[in-house]
Amino acid sequence: MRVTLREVAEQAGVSMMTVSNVMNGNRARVSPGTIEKVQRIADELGYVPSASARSLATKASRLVGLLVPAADEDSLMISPHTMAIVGLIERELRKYGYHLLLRGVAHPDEVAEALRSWSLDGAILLGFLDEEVGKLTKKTIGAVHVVAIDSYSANRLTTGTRSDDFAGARLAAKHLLDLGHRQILFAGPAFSGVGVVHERFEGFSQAFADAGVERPDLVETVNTTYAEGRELGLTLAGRHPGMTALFATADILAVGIVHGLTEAGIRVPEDVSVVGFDDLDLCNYVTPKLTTVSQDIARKASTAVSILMDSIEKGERPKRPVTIDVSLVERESTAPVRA
Amino acid sequence: MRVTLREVAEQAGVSMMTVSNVMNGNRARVSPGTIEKVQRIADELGYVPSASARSLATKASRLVGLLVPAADEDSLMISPHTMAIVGLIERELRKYGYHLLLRGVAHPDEVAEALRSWSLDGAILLGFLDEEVGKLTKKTIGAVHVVAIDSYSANRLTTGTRSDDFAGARLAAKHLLDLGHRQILFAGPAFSGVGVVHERFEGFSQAFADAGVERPDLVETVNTTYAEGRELGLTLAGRHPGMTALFATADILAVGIVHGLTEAGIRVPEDVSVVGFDDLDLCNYVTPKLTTVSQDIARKASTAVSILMDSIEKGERPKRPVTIDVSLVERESTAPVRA
DNA sequence: TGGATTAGGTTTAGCGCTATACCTCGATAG
DNA sequence: CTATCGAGGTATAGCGCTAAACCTAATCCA
Repeated sequence: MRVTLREVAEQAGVSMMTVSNVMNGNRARVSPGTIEKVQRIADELGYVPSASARSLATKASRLVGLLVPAADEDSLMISPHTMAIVGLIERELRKYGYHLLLRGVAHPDEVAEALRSWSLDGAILLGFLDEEVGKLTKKTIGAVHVVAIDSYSANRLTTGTRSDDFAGARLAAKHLLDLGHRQILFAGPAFSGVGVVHERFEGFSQAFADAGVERPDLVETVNTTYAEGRELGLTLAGRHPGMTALFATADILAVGIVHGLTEAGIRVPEDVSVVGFDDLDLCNYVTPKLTTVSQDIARKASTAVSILMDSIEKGERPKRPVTIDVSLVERESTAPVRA
Repeated sequence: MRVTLREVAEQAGVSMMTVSNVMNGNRARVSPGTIEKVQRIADELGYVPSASARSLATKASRLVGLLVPAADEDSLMISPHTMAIVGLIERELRKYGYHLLLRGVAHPDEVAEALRSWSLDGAILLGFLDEEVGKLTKKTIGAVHVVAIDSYSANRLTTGTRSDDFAGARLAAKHLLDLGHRQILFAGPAFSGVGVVHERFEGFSQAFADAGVERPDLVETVNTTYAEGRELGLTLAGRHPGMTALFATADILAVGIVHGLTEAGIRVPEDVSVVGFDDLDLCNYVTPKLTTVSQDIARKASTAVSILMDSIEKGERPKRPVTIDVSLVERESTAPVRA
């Protein structure tokens, strides 16, 4: 069936080790003539080394696990933002010659066996909630080298990358304050003392402090979906009559809110300005085009992979997450407050 | 380091084979008492079987490769439609206890070695162009069991799933014809005598035949991107003065065209009706909401996986692609032709 | 009562590769 | 002229698991 090292060795009239050395570029120990001969025979025979055999012998697999939250078994799919990062990570890993094992995680506990069995060289955790990161430690995954993207741990010692959520939200709020808004709402999912949303809330608040303005107590708790955003938008005016602007912690949520507002007869940005977070392609496709905080996801992904590679190949790793800069992209959903 | 079968066997005072049998649920050959004891010791020791060793011994890896086109090395990411399917496939494979090796393919040739080496149990080709499917055959991938999603081969003998592109386009055109439109444009990428776009064009034409109407020769060749769509939309009125409706082969393209038209002062749907294809979430987020042909991607993915599983585990496989039904979703971008 | 079966194991022989130690021979140095 | 060394290999011994053949005592049926 499969062409093995042994066959190549026999055909070439050398030992298996010599073929192995040639295949692995361990050329110091083989004469040029032999290299050429072995190479030729291997090509003729269509020899391809067996990854299982190799990783059994070397204990290295050149395989990296990418874990993404899979919510429920019924959750149809993963968010566009997450998926985009998956694609970027695959591309980066490929450059380094590693392969990607993609795994959705519904329940952190069930992952252990599956992943340990593959003796992964490393793993990337993508977008897990704070409490889940702990469960998915080296112990569970079996890989020593783990980086987390978009995850926070209570002590902030998780290695990985994340966007500068604090700065982003601060930028968003500053933008709205600069436009003269004061009654600015914060809309996002429930949060505790640590995590992405908490950071964004802190950044949001900081902008008020920076401007020497007292932050009004306008907060709405809402899940990060279009549907819930729209629901909220529909009733928002009634609940916060004085509000003239809002910051939503995700674009998809912001778009939902904008649509809800519009349906309720409230114009964006004339009556209410809206800023989102993420800078999905979507922002350019909706009306009005969404002003948002742009995350450099390509950099987030490539930095995470390069940290992982340094960790695997050189044993070097930063002790804290690397923060990726964000920027504000002004589009059409924000305008100066009405006089 | 790693706990091995041998250690479990020694601790339990049985042979390795007995432990192996217990671990693999091969319980017929082991007494209940022994099963219990081995199980307990294995748990205590935290034993996890090595996938490499197992696949080396059995020649089965419980690993399925998922190949997606990676365009250029610079292409930032994969289309949302493709990515959504990736997520769905992962979920399906997980149900069957298989793992997913995700691999972007920039150049079909370079894939061979990487994939053969993993001795994949099967492979799924996602959204490749017709000519690429041939290059990525069993020979290249090394897996006997291959299914293709959204791919056409010249002879239509590729196993896999695809949406009913012909019927979808026919539905779209019929919808426009029913609304009284006659000057209907077909906008899509260049196509040859076989492939998704060709099917859609044929379905589009069929609707005219069904209605006994001669199809006007209105065709625009344009790549499937928002930007190119917008460009086209900007100049469309000048180029086809009589046109009152158009069918675009992808939502993202349709949205671009709508925006171009709008910018050029042409109203959708009052002046021009637009129908897309795919039914991305996006359709609900744009203004006007896009009427489109809905593909059941969840079914497309799950059917593909179940075909693959039947092929791997039972050796049964359909000889032709399975066609997934589509439906028309009427939203706001289509209206009766103006009197 | 004895040959055949069966339950419940064990032993053996690899799967395909690589790390490590070892060998051999010609060149080199003292 | 021998001791040493490096170039260019080879031989051995696993990595952790499983398929297949084999073993043994108890059971079974005619």
